[in-house]
Amino acid sequence: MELTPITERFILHWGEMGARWGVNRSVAQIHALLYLVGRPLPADEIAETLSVARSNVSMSLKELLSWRLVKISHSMGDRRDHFETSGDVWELFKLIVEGRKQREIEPTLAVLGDILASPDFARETPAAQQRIRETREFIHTLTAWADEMLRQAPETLMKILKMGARVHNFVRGAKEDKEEK
Amino acid sequence: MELTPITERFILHWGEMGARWGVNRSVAQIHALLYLVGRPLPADEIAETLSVARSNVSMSLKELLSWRLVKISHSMGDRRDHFETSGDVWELFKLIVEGRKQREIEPTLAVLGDILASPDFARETPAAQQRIRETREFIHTLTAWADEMLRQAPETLMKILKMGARVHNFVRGAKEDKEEK
DNA sequence: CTGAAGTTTCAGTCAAGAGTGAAATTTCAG
DNA sequence: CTGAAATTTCACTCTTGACTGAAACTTCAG
Repeated sequence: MELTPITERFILHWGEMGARWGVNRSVAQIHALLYLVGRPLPADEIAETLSVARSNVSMSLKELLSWRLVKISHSMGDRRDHFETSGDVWELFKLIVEGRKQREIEPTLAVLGDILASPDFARETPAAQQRIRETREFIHTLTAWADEMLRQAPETLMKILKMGARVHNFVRGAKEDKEEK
Repeated sequence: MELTPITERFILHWGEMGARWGVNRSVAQIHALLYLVGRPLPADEIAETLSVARSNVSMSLKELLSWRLVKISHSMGDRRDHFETSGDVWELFKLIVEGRKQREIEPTLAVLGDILASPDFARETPAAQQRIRETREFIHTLTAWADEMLRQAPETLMKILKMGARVHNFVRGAKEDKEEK
């Protein structure tokens, strides 16, 4: 398949961004391609379109499958697996956040919990103890909140985001809400 | 300076996490060290404590300074620069998010804006056009919201996070709020 | 001014991990 | 069953970027 300059630019930029955030460049590019194309593609075609080795595509798709960002589908009269991704950005965002949470945040909380439970912990300076506790608390609060947010439907989330300012007012008592222009 | 096993574990884990999120491992370790120690340290001592080259510390501190995550301070009778970081996790989080936003999100929005403004854009399939537009909109909404949140004081943010569930109710009309247990 | 203390720069080395392609494995039509 | 098509695995190569240490530069006390 031939890419338009626009599609190509999108995919290349996505690859770069992925790389900066710790996602393999090929993985990010493949995902961007599937996202833009919007229909299931066989691995061959992905390899050819992006000019990467067939085996690289295979590994990358495996990773995307494990993140649940792509699904396998089949078409009649074609033995090959085809791969597609959701066209809903919110859906994708949720899956990505959920994945990173499980793979990185939870191990971090485990390490911090371990440290706090260690008999040596009491021998740290009071200031260091305090910081470690606060760090754990912070990560914990943040992820609990993220869980809560991601449980909402996309439309609800959208509303929440778009009313950022009002949330602030709400927290402060909500009664000045009606005074807004 | 000699590290306790606990401090060491914290610093090493922090380094790993940083690496996964696209932050240089040394940079993350140095930051973790300053965070736990809680007082200004000269570059020498950082190098010695973490067993990395003095020059590496110099470069890493430069990066941390550019992110505004560490500050230089001086002490009487010592010509050397000393470096310290905020002990407030929230403060640190804000600085990190702000930094990444400027360095990565804004360029991405620029690329997407460019694409949307390009004369070639109209030649993409309607579905692809739609996806690109939605992607830009999504990133835009999310960062506008993040800006709003980060402008709040830490205590306000804390409250917002801790009442995740109620925010949901608020969005849906807020009237069932009083029915909570 | 001068040299000692402190700091940064930079060319070179090294390690981690991304990407390749041949070989092994799996799947299924006939 | 069998072999052709599809896919995956894996040992290897290559690239990127982290890290080092020597040299250059800056600052300041005396």
